[in-house]
Amino acid sequence: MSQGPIRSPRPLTSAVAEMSGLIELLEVVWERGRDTVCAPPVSSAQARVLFLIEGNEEMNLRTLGKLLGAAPPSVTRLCDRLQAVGFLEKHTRPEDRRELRLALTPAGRTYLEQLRARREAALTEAMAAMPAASRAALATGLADFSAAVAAPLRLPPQRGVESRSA
Amino acid sequence: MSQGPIRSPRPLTSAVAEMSGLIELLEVVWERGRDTVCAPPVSSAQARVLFLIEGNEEMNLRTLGKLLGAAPPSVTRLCDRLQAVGFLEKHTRPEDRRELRLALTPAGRTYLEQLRARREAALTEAMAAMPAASRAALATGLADFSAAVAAPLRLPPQRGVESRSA
DNA sequence: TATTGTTATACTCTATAACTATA
DNA sequence: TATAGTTATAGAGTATAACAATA
Repeated sequence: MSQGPIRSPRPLTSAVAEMSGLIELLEVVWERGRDTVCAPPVSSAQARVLFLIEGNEEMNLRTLGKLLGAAPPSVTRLCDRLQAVGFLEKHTRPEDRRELRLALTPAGRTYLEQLRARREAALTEAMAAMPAASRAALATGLADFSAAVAAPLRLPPQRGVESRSA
Repeated sequence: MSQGPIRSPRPLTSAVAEMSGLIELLEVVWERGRDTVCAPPVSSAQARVLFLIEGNEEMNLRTLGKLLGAAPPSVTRLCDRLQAVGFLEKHTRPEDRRELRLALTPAGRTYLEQLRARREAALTEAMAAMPAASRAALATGLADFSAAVAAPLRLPPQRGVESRSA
């Protein structure tokens, strides 16, 4: 019965079924590969924070919490630890001394660059097995998918998924 | 200010860049949407277990641990909780009474079905905004990508990592 | 009083080390 | 002794509730 590890069962729009299957696959595989691809000293929760701050610098903790879908105490702790490893700075905002402005440090940016480089290397290797036509189809399809998904799931409010939004 | 939430920076094979960007997007967005799309009583770690057991029934804990990339005590606890909510059964194996055989219960299977239905509904909605041609391209590209990634990152080999134990 | 962020506490997930039961 | 699984303990993530500082 167990035909495969991750299955893609009922017929649906095939794009939906394939994407659903991919998500399950990534869900299982990604955490496992964290040592290789994500690498300490940053946990996956902390990586989410870095990604969001990179895209929305000068946020306060509350805004970050909304983007993460996380409660305030969680955000405080996550940022404490990122600050402790030197990837994040918190500055009190002069106009309203209750708020903090969050910003990546140069070390934080470097970490993200290296993280992406590792991931892209892993993906490049994985994709080497794909027919070139499939890779091209994938690129086209994903660009539109990412644009579509970033909006309804409303990532960061203002500037959508960014440059490639068009 | 920063251009966007999740970015896709350096030029690379566009399929790689797009997939990398998608993964970041999912990484940030997915956890946030867990209430909606994943829904308690199952955490994402527990969901990983359900996916793997579905695809490799009758595994023992140690094999599951390898597939998860998790240490034995973690696996014990995860399975304890899944058993407690009635999604998983553990049977002592007669031939070797040290081992356990893991199996989904009907409730566990039902949960997975519902989980997939919710996800697919969310994806269907998101994809409604995509041009039909892009959806078709996506389906083609993803099918080959999933096949390519499942092998090198070696999810469960075919039948199960354990059967050919040695 | 309302808002921002923190501390107190509890539960889950993860890991290492030490232990039990079986082989 | 070697293997499968568990228990003990500690660190990180998350949540709710109670609190501090600022507005």
